Amino acid sequence: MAPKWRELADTLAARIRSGEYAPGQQLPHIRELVEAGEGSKSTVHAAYKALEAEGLVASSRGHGTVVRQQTPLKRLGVARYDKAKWRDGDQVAFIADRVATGRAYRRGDQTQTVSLVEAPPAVAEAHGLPAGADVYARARLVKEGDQPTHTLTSYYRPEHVEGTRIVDPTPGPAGRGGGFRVLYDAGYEIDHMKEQLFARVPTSDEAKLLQLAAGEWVVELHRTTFTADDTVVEFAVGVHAASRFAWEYDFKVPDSAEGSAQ
Amino acid sequence: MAPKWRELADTLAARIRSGEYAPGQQLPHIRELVEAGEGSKSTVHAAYKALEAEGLVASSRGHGTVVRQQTPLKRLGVARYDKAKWRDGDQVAFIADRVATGRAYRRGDQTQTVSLVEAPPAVAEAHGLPAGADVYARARLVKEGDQPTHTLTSYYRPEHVEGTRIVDPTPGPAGRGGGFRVLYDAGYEIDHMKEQLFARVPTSDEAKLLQLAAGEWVVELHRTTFTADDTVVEFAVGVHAASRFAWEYDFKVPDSAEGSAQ
DNA sequence: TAGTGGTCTAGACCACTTC
DNA sequence: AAGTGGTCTAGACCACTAA
Repeated sequence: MAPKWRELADTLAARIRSGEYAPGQQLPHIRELVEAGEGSKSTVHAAYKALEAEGLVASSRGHGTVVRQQTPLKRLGVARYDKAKWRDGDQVAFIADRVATGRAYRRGDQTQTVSLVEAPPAVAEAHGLPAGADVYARARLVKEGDQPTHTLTSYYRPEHVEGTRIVDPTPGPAGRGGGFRVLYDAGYEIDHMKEQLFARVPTSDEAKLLQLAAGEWVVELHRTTFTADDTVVEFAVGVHAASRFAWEYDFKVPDSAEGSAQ
Repeated sequence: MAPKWRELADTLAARIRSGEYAPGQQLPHIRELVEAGEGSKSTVHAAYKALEAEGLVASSRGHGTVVRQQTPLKRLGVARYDKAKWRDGDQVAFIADRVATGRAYRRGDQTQTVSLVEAPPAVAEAHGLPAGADVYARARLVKEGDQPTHTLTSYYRPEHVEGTRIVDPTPGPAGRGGGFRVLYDAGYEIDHMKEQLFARVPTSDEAKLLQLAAGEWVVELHRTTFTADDTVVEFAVGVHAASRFAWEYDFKVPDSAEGSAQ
């Protein structure tokens, strides 16, 4: 026998999934369900909290509890890094991605700060630097309108970027073509990448910054960018609201018995 | 001012992270903290529930609340599909991966059931079949010892696998070399793959099956496997406990202005 | 000011484990 | 039987929003 709050949450969840409660619609107020005999206020509240943790509803004081719209997953494929976009055109990779997915870009959708910091361990390792070496950190918070979608912090070796637009702390993408274009102009053409992904519980700062739903996880992405001679020119850490993104990769099945392959 | 239960949870979390409460160690009993003036039973319980949702502790009736061991992330790279492993040797891809990561494989670490089912929409789409067409589904639950790690369900077109060991409903890997070897022997050598990943809230069935911590998310992996002539020979869906895995991909930066690239 | 969700208490009782 | 975490209640009070 499931607890009472679990049963109540399940029946409400079923009604939401069936469309009986549509996205944006108000759920019954807690006190209404109490009077309807669904349990005490704490019990009904526990059910609502569970629904919130499951991402189905959003509650706020004074307003009430409404069914959340399920924003479609944003699909991220490697095509978002296409050289043609940032080398030949004047788009920034992530803006090109917006265009492809039919979303508008507005000024202010990206904020950034640039600073010289001591490399955290993962950064030092990726760049092959000793612990504590100085690197430039370019931290962005990317939004779509009012909704923050992810943070992205790029780390560069000073000798690669000093004197370039990357180090210019103006908000917005790093000028025409973005960071990859700046590296290209400086003689570092990016060639291949490694991406690592894992999910984790957000810190409370991240939960606020990304406006995460209660209980929502984040996906952390580590991107290492190499030139053709295997020099690491950028190591970036992204933190994404887990419910808003999907990643896609294509690759050949490796065959270590053959000559090389990638 | 954060709520009392949040403050209590934060101080306990800090003590756990600092090592003051070591993995495996018991946290103070709820009633002890009540007597110590940390609040009522409900308040302390709310704090413990938050710690559980954050993956730091595990509670069970009769036992108490203990600090969870943080099992290291299992890293999944494309090398786990190396042809040399399943074609030339007699290993199964995932067992080879265990060896590489120093974990033992025991019989019973994988159970499977095979059945002919109507293709769910995503499966039909991946295989290019009409909705509702029949496909073979091979569902596995993979464990490491007592701990389930993920489910993996492969879908095959009947004409590719009928009469092979894949359709033989014996528990354990599909004979010597596993599913890819069987396809290889049947004349379908796998060549390239597409993997899609996204995170979501588990169903209650999945939470039980994978023994997920309260509030833990899952990562769903969709793998489409192609032969060299782009025939889809396998579409697989994996459901992984989000806290236990990391994925890694290497790729060339695409250049649509060039001849081809992958 | 009225109405919403959120917190907190004190205590009863339940479910499960261990002795 | 004793001790653990989990559920539930009734009610007081707080924090926030809107009119």
